[in-house]
Amino acid sequence: MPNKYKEYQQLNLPAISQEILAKWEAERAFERSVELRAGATPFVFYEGPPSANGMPGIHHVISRTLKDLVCRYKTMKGFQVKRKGGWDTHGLPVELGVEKMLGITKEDIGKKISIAEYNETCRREVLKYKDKWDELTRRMGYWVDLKEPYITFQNEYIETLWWILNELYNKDLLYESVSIQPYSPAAGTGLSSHELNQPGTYKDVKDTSAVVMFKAIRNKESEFLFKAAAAGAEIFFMAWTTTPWTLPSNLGLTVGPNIDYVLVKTFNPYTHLPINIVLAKALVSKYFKPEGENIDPEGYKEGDKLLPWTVLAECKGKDLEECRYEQLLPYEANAPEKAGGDPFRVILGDFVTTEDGTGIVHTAPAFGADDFKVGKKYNIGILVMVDRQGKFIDGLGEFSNRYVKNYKDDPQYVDVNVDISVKLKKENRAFKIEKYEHNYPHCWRTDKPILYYPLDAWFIRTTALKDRMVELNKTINWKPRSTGEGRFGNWLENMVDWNLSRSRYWGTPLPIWRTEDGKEEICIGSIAALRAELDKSVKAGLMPPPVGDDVEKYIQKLTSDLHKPFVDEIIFVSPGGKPMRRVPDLIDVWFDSGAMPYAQWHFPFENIDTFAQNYPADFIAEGVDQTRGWFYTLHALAALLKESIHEKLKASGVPAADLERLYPGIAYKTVVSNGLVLDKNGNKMSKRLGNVVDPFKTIGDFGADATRWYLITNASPWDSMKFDIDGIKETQRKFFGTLYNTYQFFALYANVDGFNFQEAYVPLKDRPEIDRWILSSLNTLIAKVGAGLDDYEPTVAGRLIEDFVDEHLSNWYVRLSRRRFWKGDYGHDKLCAYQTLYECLETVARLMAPVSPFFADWLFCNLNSATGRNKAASIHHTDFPEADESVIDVPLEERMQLAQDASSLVLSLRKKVNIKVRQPLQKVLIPVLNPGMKHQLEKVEDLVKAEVNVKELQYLSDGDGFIKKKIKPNFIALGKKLGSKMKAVSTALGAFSQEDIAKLEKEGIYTLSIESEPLILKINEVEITSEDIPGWVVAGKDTLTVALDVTVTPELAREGNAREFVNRIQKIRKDNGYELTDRILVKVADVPALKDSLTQFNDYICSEILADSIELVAELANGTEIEVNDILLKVFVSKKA
RNA sequence: AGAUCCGUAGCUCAGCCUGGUUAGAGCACUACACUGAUAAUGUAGGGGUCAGCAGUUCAAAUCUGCUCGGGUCUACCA
Repeated sequence: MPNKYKEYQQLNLPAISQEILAKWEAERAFERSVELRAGATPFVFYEGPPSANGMPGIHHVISRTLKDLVCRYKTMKGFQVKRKGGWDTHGLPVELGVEKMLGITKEDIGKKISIAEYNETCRREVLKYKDKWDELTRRMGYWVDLKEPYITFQNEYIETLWWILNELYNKDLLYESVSIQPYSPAAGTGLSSHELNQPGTYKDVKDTSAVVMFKAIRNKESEFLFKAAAAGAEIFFMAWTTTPWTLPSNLGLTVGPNIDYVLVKTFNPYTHLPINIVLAKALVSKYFKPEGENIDPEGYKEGDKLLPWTVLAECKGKDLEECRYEQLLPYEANAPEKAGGDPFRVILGDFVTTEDGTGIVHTAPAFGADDFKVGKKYNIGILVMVDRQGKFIDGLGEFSNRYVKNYKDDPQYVDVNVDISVKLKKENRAFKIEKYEHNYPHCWRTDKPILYYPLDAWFIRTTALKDRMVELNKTINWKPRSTGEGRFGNWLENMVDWNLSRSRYWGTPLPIWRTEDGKEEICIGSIAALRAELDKSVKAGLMPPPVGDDVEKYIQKLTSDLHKPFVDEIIFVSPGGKPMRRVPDLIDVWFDSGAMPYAQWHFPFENIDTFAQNYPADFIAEGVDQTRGWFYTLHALAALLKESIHEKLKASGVPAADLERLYPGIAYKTVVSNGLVLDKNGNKMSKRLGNVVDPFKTIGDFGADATRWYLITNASPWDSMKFDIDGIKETQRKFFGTLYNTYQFFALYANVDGFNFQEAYVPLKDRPEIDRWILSSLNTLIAKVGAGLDDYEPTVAGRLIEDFVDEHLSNWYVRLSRRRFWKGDYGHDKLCAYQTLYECLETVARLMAPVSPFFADWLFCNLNSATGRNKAASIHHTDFPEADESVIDVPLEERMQLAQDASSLVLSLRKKVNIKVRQPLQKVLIPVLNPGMKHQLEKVEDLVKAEVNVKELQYLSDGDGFIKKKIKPNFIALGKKLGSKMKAVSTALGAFSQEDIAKLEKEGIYTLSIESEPLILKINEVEITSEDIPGWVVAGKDTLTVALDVTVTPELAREGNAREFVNRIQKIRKDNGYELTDRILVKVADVPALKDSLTQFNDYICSEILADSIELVAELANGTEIEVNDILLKVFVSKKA
């Protein structure tokens, strides 16, 4: 007894997922899929480590599907694809989660809870949802090695990070500097860029903005201004600020070197005193009305709305350089000598615009990054008049100790910015004070405005390698290309040094120790180096081991966890004999993940060969939000470390000649960045809106296959996708339903006939046209799907598979071949049909395996368990199909398309005249334009006739005089040649008579007269179609036109009745629940109107309904009443014993 | 503010790179068929100023520029 194909009641995708998952786990299918490729060329994939302290969402399903399908595809293509998993474990999200859980703030750490306890909690909490992640990984069918993942908090991992930092340090790429950073006075902490990018951080707020006047001092540089003004007049530089609290810290005024400025004579609108002010020419209209220009200033008096104004002089910004001005708000605390530079000068900066303000930028180096930079360049010094609580320091008169913003939620708070503005107004130093609405960053935790504040920080000098990074980026295959060239390329072009410092607790400590005076410093690059230094320090008596403790053990213990606070307890001794303590900073977590190519293998301390084989990655994929995150840090570190890597690899035996070629300084060769997943209305998913899709529920309801297929085929992965459950339902029904039906159909009949693919493979030439056609289409599909996946275009590939299954396989091949499966003996034709359909199903399963791994394996196993054709236990251990060019027959595919079109047209005609398909008709007329077309049609004639139920196909050619032809220009061919004459030719062709067309066809050329010039038209420069057959109802598509003979002769009507009768009996068979192979007995109550039909087509009817005979009886007592083309009759059907 | 992606039927998307004269598919809706795959299928119908404006061209959904709307990323904004 041969094995049967499994048959099912209905499609249950979640059940299939579960069944296959259990099989995979029992058979270690994933591990096997890697082992089976041992020795093969590796395809290197890097897993971007997720942070397991949050729940996975549906957006993780799409990026992981993308990763998984590429890895599965490459495995099937013969590569060995190891996928080492990983966990990102450090950083702010974890810390915040812990603080929330414990109900503490950052300030409590070290007080209410020890740092050791705190970090221990972080270590525990960070993998809080690991089980959920693992479950998602399993259930969605993401194959990744989670048995030996890299974990960023492990000592070995950190040791590699230290090695990297030390390499950078030694190459002078790691340095410390003061920089202006976002700082939250309310929270008392600096904010990372990550924090600043929390949703809702930037808010529109109304602040008091002030246009203030800095009084110019007459000197060599400003002489030209004073000369232009009246003798003894005061001249002011006008500057705008939305943060008046920074004015006491003002030390400079920055102008754009190429911006035009003017000196304007006018009045102060508040004090009404005559003034002369300097501002950008382009912004004059913002402060002055045109009708006020050059009117007599004598007439101006208090209360006048219209300010008179006159331009006295004009100059470029660079002409103002080095002008000096009086300090605006002088106090004890901000005395000029305290600035530590040469302040109160006009300086030049490229960042100045004339978009708003006055074109002159008030510059307080302490509170703006641009200010700091330009201030440093001109040595104007720095004044920090605000402390870290966000209040003015002592010595600022009436403003001393006042908060610059309401950080404490004080209901009595009086805005100091208003008071400053009022004071300036009174002192004739303000030109305009108003509320100004702008976008300003806020601390996402306290909801209070942040300020920019000078803080010490460590940087990586990425800008030193900028050119290299830009060049190398051009060698990376970005999907989509625009992200690499645009978003990422621009980011590289505008790169700034990487601020590594974080003042937190749970992260990788910066391995730099220094003496208190900062003169001696050491960077540690390994645990061995750490121990060596410790050893020295113990010997010097700086770190005495506890009494009775073994020194070796003591050192071992101290170095067993490189986190805070333990690492901070370590004190070194400097060469000068002084104690050295670690600098307090931790490093940016993005450094952790960017270093994963090295740290995951504990390079260079071990696994140098493994690393060498797994670097760089062939492929990585993450969400587009990682462009400036992981994609950047990977790229930056690869570029920075190029030489260090070469050194290590050279030392381990990699030939010098190969180094540049194999390790050009990139971390990945191809990167796919997928877009966001939005809800079905296009809104971002957020817990707040309650539109978050639970991936577990989705996969539970629809199975992983339909979910994955939908996510991949609905839109290109890099477009943001609108996630709609109805879309998954459609996928399930349309694609999986159709494919399942096709399998079910196959299994049904293959089981009846006992087809197990034991017979020899029937050569293609011996198979019928339709089989050769579907196999040709199949191979065309293989080629296109392979090309699509090679090009990282899974959406294109998936859609091609869908189209094939739906349009070609199910709705044409199977539909037209149905009879071949159930009719007649198990002979040659049946064998061909089974072999062909089997091959299609098996191949489709393999093509879809990367995207929908469960269903594909299920289909494969169902087929394979009956035939044993393949030794592999899983489809994921087989090879991806290769297209066989010799099977592809383009003319065959074309004529089948012709047949499909012709059938569709005939059916539409039948519809139009309301003649059902079951009623045979005599003939279809098809005008043929050339012998080739006729030839093609003849080969598919039988298919068309069967499909549309007509007796004959008649071809009409010119000679018959039936066809009416139509001509139009072939625009593509003629366009270049004719250019502007195109329209005239088009018109001329429109006026062609049938004779003209015939002449052109006969002679091959035709001479037109266009604008009195002769123009020779060749036959291939026009398109001739037949659009009409006079006297017939026709339908047409492209160059194909069909006409249908709709006459139902009595002969045809009898046949139609017979077919209708068969149909009714079949229905009864089915209602009675007979097996397909049961034979039956039929009795019919004699009806004159049908007698002829039943007699004439007796044989046909009997063979169709598996009856030995049809017995016509006069009376039928217990028959079933049926209706055949409006004729009522009674029949009795019984199973033959 | 800059960069980038997107805007085609009620909905989801093809087509655009490489311009060519009736702009396609699926879903949904309506009607009618078919049915020995049947919770499947076919045919037909309605539904589009291809976001808008301008330009290049004989010809623009397609190329260019600008504008508008939506998303994302980045940002030191005075």
